[in-house]
Amino acid sequence: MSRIQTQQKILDAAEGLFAESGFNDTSLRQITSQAEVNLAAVNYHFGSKKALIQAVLQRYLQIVMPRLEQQFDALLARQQPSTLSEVLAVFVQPLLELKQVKPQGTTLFLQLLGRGYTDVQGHLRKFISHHYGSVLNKFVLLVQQSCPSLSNAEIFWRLHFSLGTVVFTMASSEALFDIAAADYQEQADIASVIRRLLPYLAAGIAAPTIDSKQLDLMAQATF
Amino acid sequence: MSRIQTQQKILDAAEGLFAESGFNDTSLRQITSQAEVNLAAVNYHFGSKKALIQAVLQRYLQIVMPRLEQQFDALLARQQPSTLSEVLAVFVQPLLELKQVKPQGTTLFLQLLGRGYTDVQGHLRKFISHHYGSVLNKFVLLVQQSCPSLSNAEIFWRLHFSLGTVVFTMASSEALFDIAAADYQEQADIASVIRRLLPYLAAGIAAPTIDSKQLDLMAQATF
DNA sequence: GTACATTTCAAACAGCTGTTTGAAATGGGG
DNA sequence: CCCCATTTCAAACAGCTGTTTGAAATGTAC
Repeated sequence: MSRIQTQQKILDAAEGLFAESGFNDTSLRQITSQAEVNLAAVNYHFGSKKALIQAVLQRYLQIVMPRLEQQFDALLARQQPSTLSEVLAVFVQPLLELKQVKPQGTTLFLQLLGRGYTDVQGHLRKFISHHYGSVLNKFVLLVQQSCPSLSNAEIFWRLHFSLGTVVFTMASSEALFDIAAADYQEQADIASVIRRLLPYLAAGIAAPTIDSKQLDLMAQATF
Repeated sequence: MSRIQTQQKILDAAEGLFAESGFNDTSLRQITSQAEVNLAAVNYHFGSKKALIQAVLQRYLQIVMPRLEQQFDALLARQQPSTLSEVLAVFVQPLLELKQVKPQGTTLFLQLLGRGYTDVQGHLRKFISHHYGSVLNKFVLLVQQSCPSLSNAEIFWRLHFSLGTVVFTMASSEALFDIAAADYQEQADIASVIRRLLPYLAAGIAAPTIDSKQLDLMAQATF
């Protein structure tokens, strides 16, 4: 069997299992048996499980990231600063284009991203910021320009809050879809979740800052 | 050695290791060797690792949850509906009171909560909603009253978005503290993060809803 | 068709996991 | 002091993990 066929069979099986059960809870034996290849094939073709995880994500990252970067560049080239909603909306198209690669592409990628940030601490974080740090910096710059009243530290925290929202939602998206469908009779696909996410994130990031005295009063108001 | 001494030594060692490395990546041998007790002690006193995890969380939940419930009840007893900020601010006091139990109590509990939702899928989620579902329902009711313009489905999604923010932030709080201290020279303790979180969450949950046509236009604006 | 490189395969490896066992030690009450 | 329940302990258990090995099979170029 040709090299690339085996590699692809492994990648296809791995991404599905990883998205569903996480990286830690998916064994190489599950992957290789579903891919119908020998157990040793993973180490032969990818070197290690860690490298396989990165390869699974790279398939999507190398498509999404250049598209994102060109969108960021377009906004940065403008004369007047963009609004925060515009900056966030830039993610929609590149993400939904992953459906052309594979029908479930968008969902898989976002679930994998979620797993990557929650499962193994740090490991994937470093991989992404090392390979695509410059792209992410452009995004942060755009956010800073769109919210000139916020300090850099405030933006740092709020972007990580937002990362948490996205990552957690995507990692548990399957369970949330089920609950939403059962309790609220709504069609829940990845596109509709993204639609719900953007206003939430935009409002959170651009929220008015509250000084601590005001907050302490609020916290004690109910006593 | 008396029963309760051994149990407490195990719980103390376990909560620290769990908070730092997560439930899956902390072995019983690490716990028992740090607690200076025999390996079999965990299974003897708690039955299983799963039960130990629940016991670790129960120590804090049984303190926080009744306090939260009485705060919720106080708000529900009012004549006029509370504001969303008031409802969220109610969490501050009960959480910070955990510092009296143990200096690091608040941080530990929130980190454990974060780990619980990200590590093992579902398992802890069910445990909490089974034991404290009625308390959480009161919270959801308060949010609904404070945001009458939002549909229940919208509130469902936005509360889960918020859960993601909290859980993710707390699970990776140690790393975030380090970055914030290094890059922005700011004292980052758990109380200051909570202070930063509340305005973000309040704004996100109460964000104006956007109809999908409007959003599609935004997404295509940069082409 | 022979020679060489690539790929597959079954098997074993070393290491870790949570749990169980049965004997030894310790505890407190009669 | 003895009895009995509780607790500790070292050891082994069965099962899983990622990785390595060396031989067999396959592919490819001459």
